[in-house]
Amino acid sequence: MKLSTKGRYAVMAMADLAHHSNGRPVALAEVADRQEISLSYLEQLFGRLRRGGLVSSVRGPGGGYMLAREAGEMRIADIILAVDEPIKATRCTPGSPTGCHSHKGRCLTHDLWEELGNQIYLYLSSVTLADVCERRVLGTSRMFFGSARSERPAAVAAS
Amino acid sequence: MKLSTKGRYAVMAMADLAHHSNGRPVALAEVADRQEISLSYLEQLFGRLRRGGLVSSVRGPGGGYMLAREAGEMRIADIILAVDEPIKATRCTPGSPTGCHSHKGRCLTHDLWEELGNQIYLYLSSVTLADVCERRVLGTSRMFFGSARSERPAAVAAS
DNA sequence: GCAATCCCGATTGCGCTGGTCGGATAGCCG
DNA sequence: CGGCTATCCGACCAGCGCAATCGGGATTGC
Repeated sequence: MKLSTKGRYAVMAMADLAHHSNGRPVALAEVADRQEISLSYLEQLFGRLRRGGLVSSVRGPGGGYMLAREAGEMRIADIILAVDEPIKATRCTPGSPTGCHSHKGRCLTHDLWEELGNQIYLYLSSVTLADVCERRVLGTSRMFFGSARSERPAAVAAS
Repeated sequence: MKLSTKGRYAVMAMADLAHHSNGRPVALAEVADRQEISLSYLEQLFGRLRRGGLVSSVRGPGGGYMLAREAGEMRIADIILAVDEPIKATRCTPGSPTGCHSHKGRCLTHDLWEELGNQIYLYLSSVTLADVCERRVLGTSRMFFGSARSERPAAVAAS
């Protein structure tokens, strides 16, 4: 799972779609305008979303894109995976010559990054597009990692 | 919180330090050799780690770096924050002209990324360097996001 | 047929990251 | 002192991936 603005844009656009589509297809130009994303770039993203089966398209005048499923059935993780192709894991490809620097199989930190990837994936899988649209995202955490100190978490960003 | 290979290298190096230091300072050259990271690059990273108070340095022959605290008291999140400066959040700086595209205050997805950041931070705060050294990282998740479907999570990567 | 709209490949500008180089400073050992 | 080892530090660089653009083509409603 890769976290970049590409994925963010895709989620923003999908949220916009879910929000403004009343059964009718929505033209990308509208979305581009509302979300302030360049049209051509959106076209790129929606090409992938369509090929991933997340949206369906209607061509010609009055056409546009529609969600392929209910917003409540659309997980954020799916959207990101559709536009941000998986990319090779950390660098630890077991078997490869440079993978995890030769000796001793996996490096010490391998498990850590793997598990972190799982955490991120699980979280993004637990949130649906409907959740985002209705601002039902906060308050899901806490109390699980009870031991965490009370410091200020910085927001996430990907380069 | 930014996830890049810089942070990964830092954690690898710190783990190496925790593992091979028996009260004595460890020279960077050793770490560079074992972890296959370029020495000059490590110097850069340890400069930040030292300024962040995570390691202490001893100069001169026989010198090197030592952990400033117990490995069990060193949280992974601290290490990453020390080397990967926080960077501006998502792009949504409330009050800024371009922040979260003008109208309506925060954009719909703002809360999502914020909460994702919290999730990542909480996880990385719940793991200490000692955990990593003794491979005590797996099995902490599951059962919380019980609803997640059984798909293959891809490993995390940052550009 | 015309305009709206999706579709698609090729290309580009640019920031960021990982990495290098050269040199300064500090401590140890003859 | 004068060299040796090591940390320290700032400037510099090169490649790459991402965000974004462009030009053109296919479809369909009116």
